[in-house]
Amino acid sequence: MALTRRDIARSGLRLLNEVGLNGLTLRLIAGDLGVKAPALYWHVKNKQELLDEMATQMLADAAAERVPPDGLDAWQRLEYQARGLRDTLLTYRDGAKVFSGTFLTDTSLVGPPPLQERIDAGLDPVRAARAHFAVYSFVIGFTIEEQAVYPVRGQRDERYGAEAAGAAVLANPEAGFSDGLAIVLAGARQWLDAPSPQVARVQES
Amino acid sequence: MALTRRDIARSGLRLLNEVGLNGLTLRLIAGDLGVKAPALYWHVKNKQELLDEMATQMLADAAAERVPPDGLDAWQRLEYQARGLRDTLLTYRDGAKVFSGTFLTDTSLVGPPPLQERIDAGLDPVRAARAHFAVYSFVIGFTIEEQAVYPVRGQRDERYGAEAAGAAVLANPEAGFSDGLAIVLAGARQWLDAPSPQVARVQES
DNA sequence: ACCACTCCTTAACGTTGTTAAATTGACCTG
DNA sequence: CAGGTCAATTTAACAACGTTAAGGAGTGGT
Repeated sequence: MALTRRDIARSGLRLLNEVGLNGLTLRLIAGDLGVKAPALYWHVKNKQELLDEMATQMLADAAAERVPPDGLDAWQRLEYQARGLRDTLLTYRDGAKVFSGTFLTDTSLVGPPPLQERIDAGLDPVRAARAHFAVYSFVIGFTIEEQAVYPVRGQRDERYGAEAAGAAVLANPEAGFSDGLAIVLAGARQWLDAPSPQVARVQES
Repeated sequence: MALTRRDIARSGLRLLNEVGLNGLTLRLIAGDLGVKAPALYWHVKNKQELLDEMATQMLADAAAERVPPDGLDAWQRLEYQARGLRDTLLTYRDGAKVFSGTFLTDTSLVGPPPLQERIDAGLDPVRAARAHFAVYSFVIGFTIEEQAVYPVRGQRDERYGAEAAGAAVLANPEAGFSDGLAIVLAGARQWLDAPSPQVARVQES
């Protein structure tokens, strides 16, 4: 039974939780699949492509089992999607780091933009995309910092002291994320309704 | 003349722009300093500690030459600081990635929180920290994605197609960042004034 | 003259990503 | 049934990496 890219990606994701991104080697994955390392190169061009595939697989798994409930409006779906993304990233050790460094191999997985109906109603698509991307950026950034402090959920990294920048927030990541998300969503809602930016431009270049 | 940690970090930062994070090896840095690789281990415990030092140095340099102008209110200083952080990260290839993966060795560099005066006026410090961290997370997340597309400023990565998630936004990163920042800042301002979150909690765990 | 300490070199180790070439096995064709 | 084609994997090897151990050069103090 021949190997597939997905088999390799899935093995990589499972091992990621055991050894972390630094410990994830091709020989380890190959061994897990009962095969020698160079065999992987038949299915994958190099390690980066494997990581891309892992990121894609990660998103695909999450999207499959996390269908948004019916009856949500655009903003609720956006919030649901943002929380789902964080949950997905937190499922794997270094998940956010793996995800942020990769090019998705299948973009159909992100699903239809939650603001689609508002675009149909006349909203500028570029504007909608920027609001969407702001939420997305926040989730990525927050989760990367979160996973730097908690490599696996609930276990604090020993190196991280109480003096660091985000310490006060990451002492309670759930609340910090909820509040941050509320901020970004409130801002997006307000910004999409207002014709021009609300905040003075202080700096130019 | 003996080497210092800062010398090494500075050499690392300069070389980072030439070879990127993947190409940055200890032997390369050592050679740049006219020294052999193991010499670095006298000043630095391991490579991760070097990267931490680089991130700290990066922030220190930026803070030194980017003092906020007088007469700004809290929100303007927050915006100024956010733009400055992105500019700093964009100064170095893979700057955001280096920065996000490290523990700062000197936290005095981030400076006093821009919302300090509002805290003095009675604002809950945890609330202020969360708003601040939301902005910070957005900047980190945005810039990481931005640098995945533009490894060096203005040069687009060839692998990145037009179909990907943030393509529409990152076609014009400056505008995308400005709008995203406006969104987060508007949301933070509104959220800090309102006693409770404005957006319905859709999901629990 | 000796010691102690700082800073760096030489040599080496195990591991990593990756490539080249040989090998197996299955399936199709004559 | 013999031969060939092609997919999938192994064996062997490479250069490069982070890191460690041991030793040597220089400086200063006593």
